[in-house]
Formats: sequence, structure tokens, C-alpha cells
Amino acid sequence: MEKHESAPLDAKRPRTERGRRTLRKLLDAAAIEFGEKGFHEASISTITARAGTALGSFYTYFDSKEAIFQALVRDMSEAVKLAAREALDEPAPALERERQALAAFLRFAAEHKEVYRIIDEAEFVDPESYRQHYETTGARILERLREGARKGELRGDLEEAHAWAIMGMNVFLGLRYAVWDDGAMPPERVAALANDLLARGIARMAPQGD
Amino acid sequence: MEKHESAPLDAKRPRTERGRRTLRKLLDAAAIEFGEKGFHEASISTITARAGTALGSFYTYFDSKEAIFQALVRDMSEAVKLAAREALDEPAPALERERQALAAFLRFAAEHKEVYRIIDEAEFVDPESYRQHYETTGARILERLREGARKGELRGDLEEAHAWAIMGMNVFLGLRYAVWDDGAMPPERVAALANDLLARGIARMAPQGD
DNA sequence: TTGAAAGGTGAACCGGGTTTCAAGTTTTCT
DNA sequence: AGAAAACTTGAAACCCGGTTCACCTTTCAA
Repeated sequence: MEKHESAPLDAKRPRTERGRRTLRKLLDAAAIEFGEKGFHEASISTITARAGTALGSFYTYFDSKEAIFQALVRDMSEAVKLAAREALDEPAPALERERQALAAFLRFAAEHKEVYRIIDEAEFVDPESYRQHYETTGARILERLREGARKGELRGDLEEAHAWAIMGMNVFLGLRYAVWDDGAMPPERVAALANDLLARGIARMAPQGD
Repeated sequence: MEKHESAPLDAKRPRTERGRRTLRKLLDAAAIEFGEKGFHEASISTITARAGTALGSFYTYFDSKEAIFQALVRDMSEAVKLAAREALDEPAPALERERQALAAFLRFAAEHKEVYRIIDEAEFVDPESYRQHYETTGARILERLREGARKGELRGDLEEAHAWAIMGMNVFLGLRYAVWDDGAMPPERVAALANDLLARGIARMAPQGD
């Protein structure tokens, strides 16, 4: 889980190198702890123990347990976005790009199951961040769909709801095949299958592309 | 939220009419309380207060806070299933049935937003029930797809992953348009749109049905 | 009618985890 | 070097809600 020098608006920013190291240790420890136990079972003292710092130090960087969770969610939301972005070939056809995005997401989810859990739990712990995560993710998908339409590769009537449908598809496939049953089906196969659904639909007598 | 005389294997079954009434009151109160505040913010004393019973009575029916949550999740899982089932015309074409199922689900979700929240939170509070809910839901969808294939209306190569893709689509559309922004788009329109995606895919030059 | 079983009651127990704090150590800046 | 700012420390204050329990009331069957 990369940090990317972003969010810590939440954290009381450290002013020295030592401080930055401690903050980082706390964030990393928290990712593991929250990922394993969930927000409520997780304890701050375990986080500081994992981080190798004193209990009291925690409050030098975060105002509360919620605060560090929020920092983590935003950080991870960013990480997911980057992982997907990096996997995209700019010039590829629209459908192909969706396939790449899903495959990258599945690989990422398998690699970082904690991220999945933490973002999901944000629905209850930090709804605002949760909403924001999915709204911006949906918006990015919609943007890609519109571009595909512009290029004449996709239907011209695609709207927000289509993006949400695709996002839901992706998330559930991630949960089932990357988080729960990693290895049941390789990410590439899942992505191909979903992409084919996107391309042709599920009706018999499918189209002949274009 | 209907009870349906099912689950309470969890609950210490009441033996009298009075007992059944109290159990019901607790379950209903808990649905509201958990729905509004989430598992951890919810308190048993508030639940009993809402139900109009004494704190101690709670433990006549449930062993713990987790126990009543679990009973609730299973009960609601059942309720969702029934709501979808009731909306299905047996003889309708496969795609049409998927549309009806989604529309029913969206109406149900808008009507009972607590259900949504509670089932979702089960991922963290009672993972076993959560898994079970989605596995059986997915299995039911797959069954319908297979039947559609048998009747020659759907592609013959549909598998579990397709069912999960559809389920994810439905769940996210429910979250976005029934729970969060009830009224942004009528369930029927969302369902039609998603169904059309399922039928034709999103590529340009769509098929001519069959 | 009557006693046992089922159900009801709420004060108090209890454990555990968050948060505070006053005192010590390290880093930075002049 | 010297002093202030940044950071560390961990014991203990504090809070809070789940759970227990001994006693009371209602229901039900013989």
C-alpha cells in the first residue's frame, strides 16, 4: 500500500523526518490491523504495538480511531485508482480498455485483500469517503464510456447508470474471484468473460461486433 | 419485514403467544436500530426501549448482540428472496424475468433501506451469513440463466461468473438509485436500462435480437 | 385451583478500549 | 551551545455498553 504524500490533511502533519517515519509506520500497521480484524475489533494499542511506538504517540498524528481509518480509506481509494490507471493503454479500443481495467483491478484486489475490506467497511465507519470513492470511480468509468462512444466504438446512449452497472459487476467479481476464492479462476479469464458479456450481452444469436 | 417462522434456531424459541409477540417486537426494533445506526453504534438498551420491553428480556430470546443481528440477516435474506420471487411471471422469457427481478429488487430496496444496510454490514459482523446470502442469490440467478439457455433464449455458455456479474450490477444499481438517491430514476427505468445492457451489450452496432 | 414453567424486570457488575496527560527525549534552528 | 519545537512515553482516568442475576408476574395444563 503506497502512501503518495497526499491525504494527511486528516493527520496532524509531521514536521520532521522522524515524524514522517512514525506516521508511515502507523498507517501501515493500521492497514494490516483493520484489514484483519475490521474497524471495531481493531484496537489502537495493537496498532501502535505493531508500529513499534507508544500508545500515546498515536494521538500526535490522529485525533481518533475514526481519523486514521478515514486517512487510510482515502489513501487506498487513491491506490486503487492508480493501479487501474497504470494498466490502461491509452490508445487501445474502448472495450479493450475496460477489460484491462477489470483485470488490473482483480489482480490488485487479490494482492491487497485488506484494501477491499477497508473500503467496504467505510460504508459504515466513514460513509462520506465511501460515497466519494464510488462516485469518483463511477465517474471515471463513465468518462471512458463516453470517449468510446465519441470514437464510435460504443453505443451513444450510455449514461451514469451504465457505469454503475459495470462498476458493480467488477466489484462483485473481485469479491468472489479475487478476495474470497483467489485462484478459482485467473483474473484474465474472469475479465475476459465479463468483457464478453459487456460486448455482446447474454442473449443468444449475438451480434457480430462491428 | 416479514418473519416467516423460519430462522429462530438462533433465538431461544418462545413457547407462548406472549413470547412470540415480544420476540417479534425485538426483531422489528432491532431492524430499525441497526438500520439507522449500524451494528456497533446500536445498543441493546435502545432496542429494548424501542420494543417497549426491559433490558433483561432481551436475553430471554437472544444470547448476544451478534445473535440477534444474525437472526435479522437471515430473516432479511429470506425476505429479499421472496420479494424477487413474487415478482416473477413463471412463463415469461428469460430476459424479461431478469428485468422483473431487478425492478422488484429496486422497489424493495427503496422501501426497506435498512435491509440493504444490514445485509451489507453482515460482511463484517456475520461473514458466514453474508456469504451465504450472496452465494444462494447468485445460485438462483444462475439457475434462471441456465433455464433461459435451455429454452434457447440465452447463450449456452453462461456460468457462475455471469450470475455474479449480474448480481453485482443489480446490487450497485440498488445502492445508487434506490438507497442513496431514491427518486433520481424510477426503478422501472433503471431496470430497463440494465436489462438492455444485458441483452445487447454496450458495443455499437447492436444485435437484432434473435 | 394451583404450582410449575415461561416470561419480565432493571440495578449493578464488568471488562476493555479510547483518550488524556505530565514528564522525558530528540531534533531543529539560530 | 542553548533553547524552543517536535516528538515520545505509558500509566491511569474515563466511558460505555453488553451481560448477569435474583426476584417478580403471567400463562397454562392438570
